[in-house]
Amino acid sequence: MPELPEVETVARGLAQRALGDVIESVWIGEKPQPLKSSAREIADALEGAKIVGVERIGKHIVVELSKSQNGQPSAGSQWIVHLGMTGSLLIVPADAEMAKHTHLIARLQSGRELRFVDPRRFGRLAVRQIGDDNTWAVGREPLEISTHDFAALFRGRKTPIKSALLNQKLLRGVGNIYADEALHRARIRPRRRAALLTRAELKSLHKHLQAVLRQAIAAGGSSISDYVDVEGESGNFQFRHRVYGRAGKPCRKCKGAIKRIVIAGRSSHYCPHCQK
DNA sequence: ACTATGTCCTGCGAGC
DNA sequence: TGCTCGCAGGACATAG
Repeated sequence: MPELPEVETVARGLAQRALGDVIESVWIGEKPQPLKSSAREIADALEGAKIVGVERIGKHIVVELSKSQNGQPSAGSQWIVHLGMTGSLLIVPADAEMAKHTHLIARLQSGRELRFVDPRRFGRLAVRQIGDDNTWAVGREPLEISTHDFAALFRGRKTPIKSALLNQKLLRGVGNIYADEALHRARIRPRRRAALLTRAELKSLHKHLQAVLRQAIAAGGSSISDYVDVEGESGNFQFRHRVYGRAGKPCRKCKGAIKRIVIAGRSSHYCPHCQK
C-alpha cells in the first residue's frame, strides 16, 4: 500500500513524465466517487490547466496547476491525490484498455492519458486554490525532522509507539509497513508506550526510520497489494522487508520466528528476541 | 487533549 | 470445483 516511499515514487514519476503537459479534458466515473471535492470542482480545475509542478506532502500527491485566461495567468490551483490503499495514478497511451475501477481520466495534450484507478476506493481526490486552508497538511515530514523534534513528538504519549508512528498529525507519511520495519531496525517492540522510550531509543528510531524510508525510495517502494508506479512498474523494497508480512518466518538477524500481533486494529510484526 | 474502536470498500485466499 | 467467510488497512467519525 502506498506510504511515503511509494507516494514519493509516484510523484517523481509524474513530474518526470507529465510536467509541462496540459490537461485537455477530464472524465470522471459515475457511482460513489472517491472524491473530497465535487466532480464538477475537480473537472473545472483540471480542464485546460498546465501541470507546472508535482510534489509529495505526507501521503498526498500535490499537482500544481496553472491556467491562463485571455492571455492572463489566473490564480494557481492544486490537485491533491491520496492513493488510499489501492489507488494508482498511471500515465498510459490514450488507446490503452480501461482498467476496472478507473475513476478519473485526464486527457493530455501530448496524446497520453493520466488515469486514477482505485479498486477499494479508499483513495481521495480534491482540488484547492492557492491560499485555501491547508489544514490537511499537518504533521512533520519524517525525512526533514531533527532528532530533537522527533523525540519531542512522543513526550507524554501513552499510546504504543507503533500507533504514534502511524498518527499523521505527528508524522506524515509513515504507514504500517515502514513503522514495523523502523521499529525492528531500532530494536524496539511496537507495543512499548511512546512516552517511556529512552532518549537513545528515540535517537535510534529517528535514524532507522529515515534510513528505511530512503532505502525504500531508492528501491521504488514496496509492491504489496497492488502498488505500482506511474508506468505500472512494481517496486522492489518488499524483498528487503525484515518483519512486515513475515509472521512465522525466521528473523534475518537471530533466526527466531517473527511474531504478528494486532495493535489498534493494525497488524504489527516484530522479533521477540531482537526487539525489547 | 488524548486514546481507543468501528466503519468504509473490494479482492483474494483459506477452508470446507 | 464452488462456495462462504474473514482479512487487509488509511483516514475519519464517534465514544469514552
